[in-house]
Amino acid sequence: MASTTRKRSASGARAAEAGSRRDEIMAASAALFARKGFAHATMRDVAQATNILAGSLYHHFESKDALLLEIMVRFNEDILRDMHAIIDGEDDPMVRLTSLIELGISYVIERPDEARILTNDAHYIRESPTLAPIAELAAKAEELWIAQLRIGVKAGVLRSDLNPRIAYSTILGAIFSTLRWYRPTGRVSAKQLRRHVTEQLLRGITS
Amino acid sequence: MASTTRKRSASGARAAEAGSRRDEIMAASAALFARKGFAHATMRDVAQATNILAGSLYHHFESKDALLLEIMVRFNEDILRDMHAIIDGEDDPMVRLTSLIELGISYVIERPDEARILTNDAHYIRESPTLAPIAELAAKAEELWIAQLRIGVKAGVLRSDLNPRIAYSTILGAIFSTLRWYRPTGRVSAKQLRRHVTEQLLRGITS
DNA sequence: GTCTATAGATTGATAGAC
DNA sequence: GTCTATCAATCTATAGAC
Repeated sequence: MASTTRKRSASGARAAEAGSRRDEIMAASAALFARKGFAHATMRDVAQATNILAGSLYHHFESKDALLLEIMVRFNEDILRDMHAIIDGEDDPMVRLTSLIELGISYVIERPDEARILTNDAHYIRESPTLAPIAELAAKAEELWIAQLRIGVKAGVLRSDLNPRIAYSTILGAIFSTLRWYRPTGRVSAKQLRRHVTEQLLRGITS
Repeated sequence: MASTTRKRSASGARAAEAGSRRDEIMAASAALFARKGFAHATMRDVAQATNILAGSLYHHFESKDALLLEIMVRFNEDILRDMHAIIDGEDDPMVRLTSLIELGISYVIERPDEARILTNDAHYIRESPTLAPIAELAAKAEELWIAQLRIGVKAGVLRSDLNPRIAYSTILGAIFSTLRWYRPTGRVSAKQLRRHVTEQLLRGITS
């Protein structure tokens, strides 16, 4: 499941207090970046949502890009940490893959803003040198995924003709696609969605 | 396969000549919108790529939005036409679904610029009243898809517990996901990609 | 830590000459 | 049909008062 653990500066309580306003700004801007797209959401929008004025934002974040960077690094680090926990705590290749799929769906359901930014503004993130750390973390997650798919093929639980690269792409595409329509308040429950998508994806790759 | 048929104005040869410059502008801007994102691609970029000056663009298109609108309406109309051809020309539900999946992959391979715009700027397109016709055409395609999935379930060729809405979303998500990495000049051929993705998606939904 | 005020740059779009 | 010139709006980011 998506963890809500927060990074805390090492400098103690004082930094934790200062971090509270930062968290507020990050949450508000994540929601705005997700809804309007990064380019169309302005710093004035972010300021209004945080009940301060635009200029004051620059006391907390160096730039609009820096704000995006911190939001997305945190998101990707959380995912990577949870992925490692799954891989380290489980030996069976099939159980691992199932858990990885369910983890992805959980993140999309529980942290839809950040997931939406990642897909909608992937091209901007990829081409900005400032935002390179985000792409690097995403690349690490991709490596982990592909390694697990290779293991599954070798172990014989996945189809022998499976191309791990293609399979990874379609699996992630399928998981993130739910962002376009899924609403937690709608007819389909989170549990139903997770079960259905997991089942469909597993059937597609198993031998 | 993705058709390359062009719409021609009813007013004959003169309009066809006039359309040539328009096509040039549309092709150049589609490439730019896809690469930089609609918001970050400027009319000056488009002008430079067409070898004219920015002001001259407005003799051919009323606004930047109007340019995007015409590109994406043409794209979605082409898809809808090909979808109808498949459904009208084939009775077997399984063959229909297979052809629809292959059609989607072909469009993504052959017209990646427009496909990229559709996914990357979906949120902007959806929220702009001017661009509503694009969303309407996409909604029609979705209806066609879901209807075919329902038919497949009723005919018994698809799993009885399949949720057509969820299945549609994951299938389209998987198809469009290849946009992020697939290059026609790379190791994976278009034919291989189409075969692999089709196989994986069909296994996921069949009974 | 927030506000006021504004610099500096960029953008979509227009008007009129050619 | 294209160019020149430019307007008006909007945005990120900064400087200094409080």
